[in-house]
Amino acid sequence: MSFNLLSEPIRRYIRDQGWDELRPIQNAAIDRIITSDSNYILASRTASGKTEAAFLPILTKVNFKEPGVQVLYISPLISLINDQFNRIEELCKYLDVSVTKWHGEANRSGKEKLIKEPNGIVLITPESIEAMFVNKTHQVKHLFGNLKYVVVDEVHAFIGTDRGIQLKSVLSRLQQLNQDSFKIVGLSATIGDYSEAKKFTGDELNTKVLLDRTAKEIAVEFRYFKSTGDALPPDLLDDLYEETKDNKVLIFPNSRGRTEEVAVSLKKIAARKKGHTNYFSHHSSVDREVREYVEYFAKNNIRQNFCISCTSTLELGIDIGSVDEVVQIDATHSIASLIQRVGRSGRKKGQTSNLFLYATKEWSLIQSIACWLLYKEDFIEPPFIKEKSFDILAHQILSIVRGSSGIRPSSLIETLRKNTAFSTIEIHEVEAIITYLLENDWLEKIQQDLIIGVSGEKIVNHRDFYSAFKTEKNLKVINAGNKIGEIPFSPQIIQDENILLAAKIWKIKDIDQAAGKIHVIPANDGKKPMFFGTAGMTHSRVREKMIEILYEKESYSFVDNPGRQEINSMRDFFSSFRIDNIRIQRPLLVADNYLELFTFESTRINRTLQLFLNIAEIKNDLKEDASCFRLEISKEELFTKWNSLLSIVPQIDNHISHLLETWSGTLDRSKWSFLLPLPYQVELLKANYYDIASTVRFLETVVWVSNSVE
DNA sequence: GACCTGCTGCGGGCTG
Repeated sequence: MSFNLLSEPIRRYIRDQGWDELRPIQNAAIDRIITSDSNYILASRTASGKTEAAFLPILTKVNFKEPGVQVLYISPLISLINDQFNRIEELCKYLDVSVTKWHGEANRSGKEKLIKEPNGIVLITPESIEAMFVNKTHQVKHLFGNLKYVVVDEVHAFIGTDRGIQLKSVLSRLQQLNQDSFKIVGLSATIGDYSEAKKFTGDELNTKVLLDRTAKEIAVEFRYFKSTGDALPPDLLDDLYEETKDNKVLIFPNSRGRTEEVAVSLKKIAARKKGHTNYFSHHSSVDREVREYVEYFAKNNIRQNFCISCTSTLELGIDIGSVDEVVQIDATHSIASLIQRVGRSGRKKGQTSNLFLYATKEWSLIQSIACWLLYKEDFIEPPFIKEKSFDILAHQILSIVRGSSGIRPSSLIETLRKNTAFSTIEIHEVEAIITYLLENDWLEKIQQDLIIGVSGEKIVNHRDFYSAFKTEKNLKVINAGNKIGEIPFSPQIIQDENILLAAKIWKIKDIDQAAGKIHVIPANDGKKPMFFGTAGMTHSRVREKMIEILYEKESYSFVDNPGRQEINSMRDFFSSFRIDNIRIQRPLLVADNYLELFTFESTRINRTLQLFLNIAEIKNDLKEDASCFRLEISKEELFTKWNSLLSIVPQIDNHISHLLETWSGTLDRSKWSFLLPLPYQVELLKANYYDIASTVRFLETVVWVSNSVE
């Protein structure tokens, strides 16, 4: 019995909580963590008690009498740290172990006290660890040189991201400070592939996955309201209102602008029909305090119903209490994201989750169904892995050099060689990057030692140095001295124009560009705000499922009549292409003066194909939602040129270099890639932005089937 | 035609 393995104070805690039993993941974790010295990844759905699954055994096992911080908890969000602090502190009261929050918004006195006497548990963000390595280099060892366990929350949010590589590197640097290596316990949602999660600990062979697959019953309903313009159809909003008015609901409309449109529209309908008034919007551009109020309301108002229109801000583990219903408007870009969102409803034991899916465009309807069917087949797209993160390596070089008071090149290279985040990068590549950093004065050599160069000082001494991701510059929106949120500067931002923000309508009264502020007053009618973002990435398997749907006869009982009619008419259209092998055949629409190529391939393949077409000077227009290229050439011309596209491949580096040197503004470059020599920037783009190998395979195997009578 | 995330150290002013 795992309960009996726990120390007496922990058992008392469990009894006081009134839990009649431990969850499966908790039982498994308690047994394994207490009786072995492996690293673990605990994977199960939201609200299945993962935090306790890690902390109950760790608190039993670790001797907190030793000097130094014993347990480090790392989270991607400050709000999650604040949430977890209360739970962990409550638990630690039974043990006389102190818990310290350490993040950018945590108070200074707590940090100072910890430096004086490092002990207990610290809750921290990856960026704060980075900042500590840079600014408190000599205290890091004193604080974190005797760690026993590191708990990483929401591991799935780090995997496959630059931020994740940075965390991996920082964990490896911490490991190098510890005489006896600490163990890592990662907490994760259920994901498509655990091998990368295991690599996260830096010791894949000694990392085990404890997986709780118990899924919730999900009641799903698809509704189709075809939208003709930019705004959501009024009958969709009426339907959505009726469906949500007597429940606690989260609505995910996919973009910040649309989030505001939904919140304000529903609020207006509610006012007309005398319904409740608890309509909110929650996304990154809504002021933090306003968002905290919304979270507080959702968590603490047991009686009142509410409706929060939100983006992925409410996808991660922040506790917002019980939700009855989740609404998704148009397709999610990934199945992983769909699962996270659905998981927010029916959190209480025994409750089913309710999902409503509204589609407004035909391709979005097909993609939504594809995601749902793949979810039912237990498919979750594997994370996209970056093989060699040269950019994060360059950043970490600056961080390590900054944290030293001069370091020998050989010793720097040795440190990096031991860093598990960069194990795929060769020594000569590390040397080439160091040389480039020296050439640009980001590093400097004084006698034998490397130090930060004159240009490097500007980068390293800036607040923005600690993170791996870029952020946009925004204007603060202020009403009567209160900050409501932030929006980017756009043509829409002019005096007397009305905008939506934080589920309210505002009139712009004054724009102070220099101070970066807009003053607003309440108004009655307005437009949704404009935000800028980069397009999402759809996985090949989703596109494959979409073509499957179009070439089969299945009628989906979970889709309403208008939706089924739309599917039928799309199937009619695609039946004019005689396709009998959807693995390799693709529809080619031949019209009088243009062609349409339906690739049904991933975003990265389409992007690469577009690059090839551009290089071959074939004018093209890509409609990514339909995965369709429109070309203004004849079929004969296309077939003549098609094979020559492959001959571009050997020259691709030159073409991409050229792009980087000329209209590089349009390419999605990472924050720190500017620290790299050009060929390394090309490598990064080839590996992360494009997908050359899969595109070559596609070019070689695709058989175009046209609709023309021949 | 997406979405999200974090941050030092110092000095000045204010509050209790």
